Amino acid sequence: MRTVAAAAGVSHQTVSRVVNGEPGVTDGTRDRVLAAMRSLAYRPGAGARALVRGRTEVVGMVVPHDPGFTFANDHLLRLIGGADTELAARGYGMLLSTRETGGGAASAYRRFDRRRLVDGLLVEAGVGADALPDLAASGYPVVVVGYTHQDVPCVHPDDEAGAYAVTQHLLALGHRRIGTVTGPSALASGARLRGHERAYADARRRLPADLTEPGDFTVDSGYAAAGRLMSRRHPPTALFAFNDGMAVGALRWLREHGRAVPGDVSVAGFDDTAAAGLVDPPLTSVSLHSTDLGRRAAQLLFDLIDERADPPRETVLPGTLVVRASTAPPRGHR
Amino acid sequence: MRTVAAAAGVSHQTVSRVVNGEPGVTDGTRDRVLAAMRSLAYRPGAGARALVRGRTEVVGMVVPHDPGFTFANDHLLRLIGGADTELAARGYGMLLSTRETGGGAASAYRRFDRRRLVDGLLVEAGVGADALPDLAASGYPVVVVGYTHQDVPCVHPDDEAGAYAVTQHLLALGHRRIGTVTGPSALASGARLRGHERAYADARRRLPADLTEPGDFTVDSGYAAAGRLMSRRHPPTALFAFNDGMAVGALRWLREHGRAVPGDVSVAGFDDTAAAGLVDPPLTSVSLHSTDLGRRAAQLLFDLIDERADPPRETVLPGTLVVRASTAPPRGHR
DNA sequence: ATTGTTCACGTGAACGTTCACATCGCGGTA
DNA sequence: TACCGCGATGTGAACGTTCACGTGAACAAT
Repeated sequence: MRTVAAAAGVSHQTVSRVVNGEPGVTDGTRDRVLAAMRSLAYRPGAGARALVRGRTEVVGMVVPHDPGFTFANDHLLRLIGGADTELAARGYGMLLSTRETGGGAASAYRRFDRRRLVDGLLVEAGVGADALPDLAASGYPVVVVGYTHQDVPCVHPDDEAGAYAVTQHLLALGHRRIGTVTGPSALASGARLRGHERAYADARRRLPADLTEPGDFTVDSGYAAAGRLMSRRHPPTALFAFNDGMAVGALRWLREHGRAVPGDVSVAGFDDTAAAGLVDPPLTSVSLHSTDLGRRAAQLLFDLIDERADPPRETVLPGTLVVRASTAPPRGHR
Repeated sequence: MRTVAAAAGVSHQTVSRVVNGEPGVTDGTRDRVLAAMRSLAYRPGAGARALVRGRTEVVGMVVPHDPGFTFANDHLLRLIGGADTELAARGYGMLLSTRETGGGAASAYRRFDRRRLVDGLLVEAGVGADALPDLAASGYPVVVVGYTHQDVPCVHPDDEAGAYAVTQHLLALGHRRIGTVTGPSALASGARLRGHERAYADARRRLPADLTEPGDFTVDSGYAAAGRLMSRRHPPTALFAFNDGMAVGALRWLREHGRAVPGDVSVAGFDDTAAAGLVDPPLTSVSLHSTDLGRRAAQLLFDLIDERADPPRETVLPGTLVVRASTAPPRGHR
């Protein structure tokens, strides 16, 4: 920087002003400085700036990295993309840390925590909640994106409304016995279950008993759960899996056992991953608008970092029901 | 740091030694320093370290971000994951920049270039080659991952061998007329085409003429290309699409037009994306081992950064043929 | 007893920015 | 003429590390 200053015949401070686009520099001087910068291939050093300003202009993002669990992939990538465009708009960078599931959630964010190289943290809920209290106490601004969370500001899709829309859609088609394939925990699928039940209630229909089977969000678990549900004395006429992966599994079970979709049984998923549109028949699902989720989370984080008006503890973004060919009126209806 | 030093009754330099795990510190002193660090919640500042060492211990990674092109997603995510585990192992961080396709490839890496906040760059080939010469000249160590590239060290899968394996597999099953659906450019599919042709040559079979149709790696283009190929006077008995997305499109065309897969027509894809295992029937494809690709690229970048023995200009990693249910002997064979 | 060697630790400078403040012209006003 | 105000620019310190030394004590070898 001092070299540039010397070349342009000004002081280092003037160079700084030019670099930061501050006012109070004559056009002539600015041009001379810019020319010197170019000819010396000068690039300002982020380190020194961070040192004196106490800000790195980088935020960390922690995402799970599970090679086996391939379903959430495009959700994740969109989340990252959305957050990054928002960050880029403000000149921030994104330091990404992928975390092997089960590899100790703490380690992933400790990576940033250790040396102060981020101004804040974006955490995808899939990384596991165990490290979050620790994290919240560390003093970093943190936003959780994915599930609802009570200690830390979070932004997540409106699971309840999304599930409500699916069940409402199926009820409107004429289905009365809708089987559900839930997630492994109440945290992961509680809201979706509530939405499902509320749709029944609002339609003044009695919720059929014993038409719920737990899964773990994998294709195989959806396959197994569909088998159990369809073996009931009064099998359901529609299956609502709480994510697309399990819906694909259900689709497979039905095909292998001679049930036509949607002729015999309708199937709906959740998340609207890329695979939803690719399987046969294309899957009715709920889009979570991952890009918006990521973008919103980044905005929230900026509010936290800049200590603007205290941001809401919880931000809920609506999903959108995407009706495809896997749902239709039940056989013999109308 | 000086506060910690005072609290522990030592000099700042001793604290530095403890932080960096350097030798020459008594166990007693070390414990005292560590205790002081903990009680003061001290975390070393990466900025200052980067300032004096001239290294940020962060590398940038540039990936394309195309919401519509959902197929490469899990490839991309695995690439990122692989690179990140390698980086993490050496204490490095990954600064990610997602780039909207067509949004000016230059802008994505300029983000790092502008302020010197990375030690090197990992560039996914999908971001487009236009910015690379510029990039190579910028003085950063750069590794391109994905396609082969002549100006910059690169690591990419062995497309030719992968395609060779697919065609060899189909020929061994008894197919003679194998239709191919290629990518939009020679850059993207030249090697795969060569592998395909070499497999014919090695099997001493004549390559059937006019059984190649271009696509653009989207599902729809695969659908259209399959339609064109199957409308030939002598239609192929097997389709080899140069990525999974187009293979899925082909699958759809065949289903809609009453051809059984693999009964009437076999279908093979390329890349072994998550969707390959999900569609019906599951798709024979070629796994690129994206995680290894990412890891290898990171290793190469470290060689460049540390100026170790000059790394190879081109690193080729073999793919693996994954045979699933979409390929079988042609009707009436054996 | 002297010298040398090793080890633990301290000292001051340097890295490349920004911040707070000082200075220099210059035009206008009393 | 003397003074004020203001906009453009310069000055020195500070940020929190690491680096290249310097120092002193303990101990061994002569």
